[in-house]
Amino acid sequence: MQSTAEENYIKAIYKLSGGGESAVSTTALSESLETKPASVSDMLRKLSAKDLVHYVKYHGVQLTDEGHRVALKIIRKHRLWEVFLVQKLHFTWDEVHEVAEQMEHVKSELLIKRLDEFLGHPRIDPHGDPIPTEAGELREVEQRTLASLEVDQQGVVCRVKDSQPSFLQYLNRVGIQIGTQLQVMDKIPYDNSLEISIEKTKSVILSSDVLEKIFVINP
Amino acid sequence: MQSTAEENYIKAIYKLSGGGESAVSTTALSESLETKPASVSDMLRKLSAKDLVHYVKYHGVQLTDEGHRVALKIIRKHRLWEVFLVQKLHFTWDEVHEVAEQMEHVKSELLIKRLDEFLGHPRIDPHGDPIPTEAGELREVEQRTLASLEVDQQGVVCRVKDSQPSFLQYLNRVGIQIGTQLQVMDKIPYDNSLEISIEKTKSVILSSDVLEKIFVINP
DNA sequence: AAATTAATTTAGACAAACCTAAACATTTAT
DNA sequence: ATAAATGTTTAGGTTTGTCTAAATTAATTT
Ligand SMILES: [Mn+2]
Ligand SMILES: [Mn+2]
Ligand SMILES: [Mn+2]
Ligand SMILES: [Mn+2]
Repeated sequence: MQSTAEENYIKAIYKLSGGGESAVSTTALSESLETKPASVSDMLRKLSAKDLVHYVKYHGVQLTDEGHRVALKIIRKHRLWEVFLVQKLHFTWDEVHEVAEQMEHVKSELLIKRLDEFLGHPRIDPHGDPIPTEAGELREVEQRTLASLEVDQQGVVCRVKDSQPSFLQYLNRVGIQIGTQLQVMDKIPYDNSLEISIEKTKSVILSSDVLEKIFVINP
Repeated sequence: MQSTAEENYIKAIYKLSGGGESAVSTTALSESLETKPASVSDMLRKLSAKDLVHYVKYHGVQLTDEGHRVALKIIRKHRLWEVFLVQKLHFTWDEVHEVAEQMEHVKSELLIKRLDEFLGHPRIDPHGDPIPTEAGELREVEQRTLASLEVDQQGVVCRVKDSQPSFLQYLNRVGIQIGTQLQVMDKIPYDNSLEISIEKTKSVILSSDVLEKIFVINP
C-alpha cells in the first residue's frame, strides 16, 4: 500500500513521462510536485526499493509495470471523482481538480467499483481525459491539437490538456468547453496564433500556447 | 487547518466526553485511537497550543468552543458521507464506517455544501446518529435504550450506538435495522437479558450489552 | 582535452506522529 | 499517614517526507 506522497510522485512520473514513454528527470519532478530536487532524489530511492520505478542515478526514472498499474489506478480514481463532482454535485470543470486531488487517495476497492457503476461507467472526465478501465486499460481517442488545424478547417473540442483553474476559467470566458464547435478563420504567421470562430457566432484569437492545449476531433 | 491526525484526536475527545460534558483521560484516548498514552500526551500539548482543547496535566482534556466546532464539522462530514455511501452507492451499514473515516478528512467547504444538497439535507446517518447542521447544531431526538423497556412494551429502532462491522453484522443476522419494530416478550433476571420479538414474527434473546447499544422511540 | 556550467545526489537537520523506557503524580489500599 | 498500584508525562528514538548546503556527476563550451 502506498502513502499519499508516494501516490503523488507515481502520478507525476506517469504524466511527465507521457504515459511511460520517456524517462523523467529529477528537476522536472521537483517542479511538478513543488518540492526541491533533493527531496525527489530521496523519494526515488524509496520508490525504487519498492520496485515501483526503475531509477538510474543521474539518468532519470521510469515506472515499472507495477508502478504503471498503480498510476492508472490513481488516475482512474481521480477522473471518476471529477465526473462525480461535475455531474452529481454541479461543480464547474475549474473547481474539481483540487478536490479530486484529495479524493483520489481514499482507499477502498468497493468504493471505486460502486462509484463507477453509479456514474454509468463514464469513459471521459470533465476535461475530456479518458478514464482507465477497472482492468487498467486506457482507451485513447484519436485527436489532434487545435494548433494543427489549417485555415477553414473545423473541429469539436474533445479534451483540454491543462487542469489549472486559471486556464479553464479563461476557456469559460471565451466560451470554449467540451463539445464546442470551432473553425479556424485565419492564421497569424508572426506568432502562430489563430483566429478561431466559436459556434459560428463570435471569434477570438488564441495564442499558440493555448492552441496546443486544446484537442479536437472530426476535423 | 488541522491535520488528519489532529482531526481524529478531536473527534475522539468529542465522543469520549459525551459531546463535551466531561473531561477525557489520556488512557481512554489512547485506547480509542489505538496509540500509546505517551503519544496522546504529545498530541494534547500540541492541540492545547492551538487552543483546540483545555488540557490540565494529569487531569484530562476537554474541547474548547473552537475545538467543539471543529469536532462537529468532522462529524457532519463523516455522517453525510455515510448517507451517500448507503443511499447512492448501496453500501450496507456495516461497510460505511471505514471509508467515511477517510472521506471525512477531505477539505472543501463547497464539497460538503453540495453533498448535503445532493442528499436532500438528511437529518440522520445510516446508524440513526443525527447529522450536525451547517451552523454546527446537533438535533438530538429523545430516545431510550432497548434495555430500559419493560416486558410487553414496544419500540421502533431509531439508532444503534456502535459502528463496528461485527456488531452491525450481528444485527443484520437477527433482523434488526433502523425502523424495525420490537417488543419485549420476557425478561431474564439472571443477567438482565431480554427476549425480544422482531416485527412480530421471530424472537431472539439479546444480552444486556447489546440492549444498551440499541435505541428506540415511541415506546 | 580541459574547464565551466548545469543537474543531481549526499550529508545533515527538522517537524509530525508515533514508539519504549524511565520518571513522576495521583489514587487507592493498608 | 504511608506504601503500593495505577495513570500520566518526559526523555530519548524512529520513520516519513521535507529542507539547505556541500559534494559529485554529466553535459556543454572553449
Ligand atoms: Mn493527490
Ligand atoms: Mn481531469
Ligand atoms: Mn478519520
Ligand atoms: Mn454513523
